[in-house]
Amino acid sequence: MRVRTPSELGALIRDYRMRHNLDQKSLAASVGVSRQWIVEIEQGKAGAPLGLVLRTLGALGIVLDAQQETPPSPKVKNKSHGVDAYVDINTIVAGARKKRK
Amino acid sequence: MRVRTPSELGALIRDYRMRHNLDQKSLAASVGVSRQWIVEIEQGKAGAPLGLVLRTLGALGIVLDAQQETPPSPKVKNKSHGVDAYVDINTIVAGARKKRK
DNA sequence: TTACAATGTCGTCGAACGCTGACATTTTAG
DNA sequence: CTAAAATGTCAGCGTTCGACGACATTGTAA
Repeated sequence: MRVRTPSELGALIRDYRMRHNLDQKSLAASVGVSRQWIVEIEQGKAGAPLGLVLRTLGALGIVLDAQQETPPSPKVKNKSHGVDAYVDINTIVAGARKKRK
Repeated sequence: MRVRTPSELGALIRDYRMRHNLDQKSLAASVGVSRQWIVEIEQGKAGAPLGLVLRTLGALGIVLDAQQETPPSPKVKNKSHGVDAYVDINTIVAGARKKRK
């Protein structure tokens, strides 16, 4: 499942929690948060700390994979001029210089 | 790339930001946060709010996909007794009853 | 029915957060 | 080399968060 918003992640967590036949109290205990926090996460709380979110996913056996979003269908292919959306000549030039440690 | 910890996500964001040849100030502006916040996110801040994190990923063209973690290689197959890690008899019984709206 | 479990909501409080502004350090441009 | 840009860090301040306890609602079990 693709995760773009806090609400989507909340639905994901709730779905997986129920698949494992866990109640909010048990999940909260294994994650190390309050039950109220589980309620709010499942409702899509945007302010939830990243660390707790990842621990919750881990407790449910969920892993996240990051990918490059598919480009918005390039209408024009490479020509002698024009700027590619993901590769810039300046990037090449800059990359030729000493890299930051 | 697999994302399991705030530090991994920070490295991911930094990597993508540099691929797009953006400085912290520009990224911060497009996400709608302060430059200091970008600094902290790239350093793996665990307390960063989920909503801002997702907006940052969106600004960089990164999408997240959630998957079920591969089971830890089941040593024993289904027998007449014993508990499967992902399917519990109680789940079946409970599921046979009326579902919560 | 009654009793219990699970869920959702509401205060309160201490802790952590993000922002602004400034400054030091590091890296790049000239 | 020097100057500018980019990055990392700090202190102060107002806001927001998570934990806790209590309570209402809903669904299940007896």
